[in-house]
Amino acid sequence: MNNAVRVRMAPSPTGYLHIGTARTALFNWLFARHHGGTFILRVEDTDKERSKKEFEDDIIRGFEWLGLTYDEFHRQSERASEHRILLEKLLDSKLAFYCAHTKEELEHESKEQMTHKQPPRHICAHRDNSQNTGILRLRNDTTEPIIVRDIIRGDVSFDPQLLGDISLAKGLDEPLYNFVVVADDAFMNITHVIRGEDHISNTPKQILIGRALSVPEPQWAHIPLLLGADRSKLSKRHGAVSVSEYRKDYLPEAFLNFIALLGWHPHDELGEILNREILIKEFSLERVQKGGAIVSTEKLDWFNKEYLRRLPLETFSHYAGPAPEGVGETQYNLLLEGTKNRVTRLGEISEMFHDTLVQTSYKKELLLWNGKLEEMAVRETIDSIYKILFNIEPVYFTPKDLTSSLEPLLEKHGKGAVLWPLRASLSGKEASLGPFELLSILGKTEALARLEHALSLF
RNA sequence: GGCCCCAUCGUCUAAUGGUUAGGACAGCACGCUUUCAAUGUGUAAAUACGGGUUCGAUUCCCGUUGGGGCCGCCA
Repeated sequence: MNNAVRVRMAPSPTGYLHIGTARTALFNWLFARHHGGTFILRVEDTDKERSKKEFEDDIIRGFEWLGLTYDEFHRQSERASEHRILLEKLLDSKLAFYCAHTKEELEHESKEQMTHKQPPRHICAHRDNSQNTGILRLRNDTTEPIIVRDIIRGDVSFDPQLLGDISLAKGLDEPLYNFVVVADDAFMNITHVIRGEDHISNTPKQILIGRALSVPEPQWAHIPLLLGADRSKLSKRHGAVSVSEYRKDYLPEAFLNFIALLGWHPHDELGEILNREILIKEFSLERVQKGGAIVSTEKLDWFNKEYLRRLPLETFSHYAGPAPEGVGETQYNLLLEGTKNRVTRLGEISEMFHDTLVQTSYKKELLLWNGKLEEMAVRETIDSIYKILFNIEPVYFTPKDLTSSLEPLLEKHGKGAVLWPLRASLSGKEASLGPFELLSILGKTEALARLEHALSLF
């Protein structure tokens, strides 16, 4: 409907990219792409104490990983001179003033207000003094309710009297969040502010600042928060919260699909495996949920498995790394294939490689399939298998050779009675790749050695 | 404490006045199978509560309860 859509994601580089930030960024990105608009990444680095390059790098890397391409990149600190000019203008027009109350005085005041069941706020007594130290505040005389027209929530009304005189900056060169956001959103012609619900109570302040600055008000959309298992705002104590922690275990497209469906759903018929083209096509703020969503990795695991299965072997091999030493190309591809179809998280790949390639010790009972098989019969079966395999010519088995050679044995004893001991003696594990897969990967020498070891247990 | 928001299976959600309240993940059972995985079939599981409005409420209104967010010279 609107070609001039301009949205921004404005993270502060004071921590690693948070999953909630990534989700908000995704919604902004989807909204922009859906409308053919502009998506801006703006790093809010006005807090000089806490902002770190390391965190900015992590945020950028996270955006790249998720494929959230941005059309413009800004750092808030780069616009310091403009912020200063705006502040001076507000001062000149008497809309803003210096408040020289000390931190201690303010803290005391708000404590008093709380104990007297008053809303904590600061209406400054220094408004009309012409001092030039202290923090800059916006003179707030508004009495009419401020209506936040929110696309997701509808109209939300706030009493401006409860806000007090809004802090704008610590000094002309040290602007504060609420002020810079408004200044920069206006400067960048932001049309829609899509952000977390935790910002909704900042919004009336920003509307007031916007009015003082005489800038157009953007449209607001506050999306619900991501929650931990106990329904409180997702934080470190709930487990993995930074995107980088997810990167080692999940495919970006799986992760993207997962967070897209946290607080938003398209129509039912589409299913839930949705690539970014469909996401862009279907996305609308009107379908964003109002209630918060718990981040549960069970579903993410499922998404990952689904995307893993669809992955070309070639791509999967990038996650798996080069072939381990001594493993030929054909064998490696078999190993990749088997692993790809079985693994849930990327981190399990190396584990499965290790389990397959390295002979582990196990007890004889494993070969008996939990007592389902007779000890003597198993020994005999393994012995028969050994002899059959010994007589196969090639050093590396092919499925065809294996099938035809082992067929008589399978028919004679039954599949399970042969294949369980075979697989167990090859893997030494309750669960592993299939027996034929293992034989093909391990090759004749190693396979026979493992069978020999199994026989030695009896 | 003040202000604001929210409320459908365990979880993510669909259904915006009329459905046996649907799907997905997880769970359970069974089948297939070569273990696991995958797959097939089936199963259990929700409209927080109380009032209205209406012929009829998950849906609209009010209240209660519960949960959450914000209340910085952080963002």
